[in-house]
Amino acid sequence: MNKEFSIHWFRQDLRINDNPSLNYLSTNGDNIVCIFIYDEINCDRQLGSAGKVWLHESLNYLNEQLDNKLLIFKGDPQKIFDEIFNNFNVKKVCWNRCYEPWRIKRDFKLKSNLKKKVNVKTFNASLLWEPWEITKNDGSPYKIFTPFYRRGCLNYKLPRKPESQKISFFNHTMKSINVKDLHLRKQISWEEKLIHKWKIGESHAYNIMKSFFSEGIKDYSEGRNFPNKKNVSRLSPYLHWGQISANQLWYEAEKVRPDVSEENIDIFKSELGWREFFYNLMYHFPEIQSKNLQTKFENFPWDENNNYLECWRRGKTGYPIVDAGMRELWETGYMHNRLRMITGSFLVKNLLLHWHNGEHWFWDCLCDADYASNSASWQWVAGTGTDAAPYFRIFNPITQAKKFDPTGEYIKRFVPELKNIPTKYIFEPWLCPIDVSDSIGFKIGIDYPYPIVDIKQSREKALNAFSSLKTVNYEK
DNA sequence: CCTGGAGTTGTCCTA
DNA sequence: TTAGGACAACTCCAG
Repeated sequence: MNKEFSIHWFRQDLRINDNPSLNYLSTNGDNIVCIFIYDEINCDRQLGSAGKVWLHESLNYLNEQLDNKLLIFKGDPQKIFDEIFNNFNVKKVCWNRCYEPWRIKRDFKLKSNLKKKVNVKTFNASLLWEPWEITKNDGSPYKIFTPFYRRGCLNYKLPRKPESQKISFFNHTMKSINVKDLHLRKQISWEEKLIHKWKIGESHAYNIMKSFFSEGIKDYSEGRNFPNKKNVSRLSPYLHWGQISANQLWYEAEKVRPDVSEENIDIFKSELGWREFFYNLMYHFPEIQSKNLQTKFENFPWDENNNYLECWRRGKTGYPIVDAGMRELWETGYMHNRLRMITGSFLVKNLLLHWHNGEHWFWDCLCDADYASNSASWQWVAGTGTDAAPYFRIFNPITQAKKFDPTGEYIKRFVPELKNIPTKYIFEPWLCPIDVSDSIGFKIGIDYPYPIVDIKQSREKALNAFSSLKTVNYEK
């Protein structure tokens, strides 16, 4: 009756294929029982709204894959494991590692406690290289991407090859709560909208990967800059939740030669390298989410302006490309990378609002919200990171729009009130002559806002603020 | 320890 | 119209 089994603890590895922990248990012939624990107790930041929706759908999908054998728990993992050990005959507990500082702290303690009772094994399922493996020769962490990637990663051993096998799951008699009992969904229309934009689950991730490597990758290095083109993979949410692995993507990219140029392949792989870099930074600088990596920014004169912030969040800044990006985020739980830079730069440089505001909003709205990538990228945009853009690199939303959305189609897709404006004026609708706007029944200031800040003045203000910071730092 | 080259994604002005 | 340099100086990194 009380037959011995081993536990695979699902975390951010919500897949069956290329799952090292599952493969290990399966190869050993263990009776495998899968659990998921929703831990709101030990984390330093609750999941964002979009992340909760994604998780809810993913768990339902995963449970189906497992013939409804997935066990769902909520609470402190230590207590949950204690309870399981008291009632069942557990042989091993295995999981794939996570790297968020709060998780490292929790798991370190948990692992040593569990080890007193059972065998515990952990694996790397989500990174190409462990963050502690890639360091400079003197053992200290890299702070610049290029040497990190070229010398640190590419000269290190090859990433683990993806490996899949048929896994069978034990017919256990354990009881747990249901996915809906986690209350990840609030049943509001915003969530419905998100779900209709995505097919959530492991096999969908695989299909998207396949179609990306037969289409988008061909002009990836150029096309990825254009939000209206289909050259980016849009796999980031799946990658975050482990529905596809970085290793699968890495080696799939190797397979498309010679149909795809070396440059496209290399640039795609380097994007995976950026993800590694962010995890590496998070590992070595665990306060990356809250503290400026460059300490001189402690003195930076950020503005506080709730009106500006709300305009930015809702996509009502009066700059069409910025508003389109912010509304893409709200409508779809995703934002094209080019837009993440444009909207980020606008918040931090033109509105002079603290990058924490942007980091929080993105965390709440992005399906791919990732502790490492989100924090590190915001620090990059703000210029507070280790490998930051020069402070004078301030994106001009008009120039960027003309360059990367020349037909205005992306803008019109997400800012429908501008859909009848001639392309000539779509980037600066306040310049649209009266006779033109009258003829299409458009009223600037009513149908669409005037710009909330002047681009030239706000740029000057930012340049002054950033250079004053330099002086302050110098005098110290 | 010293040296020298380099640093994701830009903008603006000038010739 | 367009191409090139300035925008700061600093720190990082490897030889």
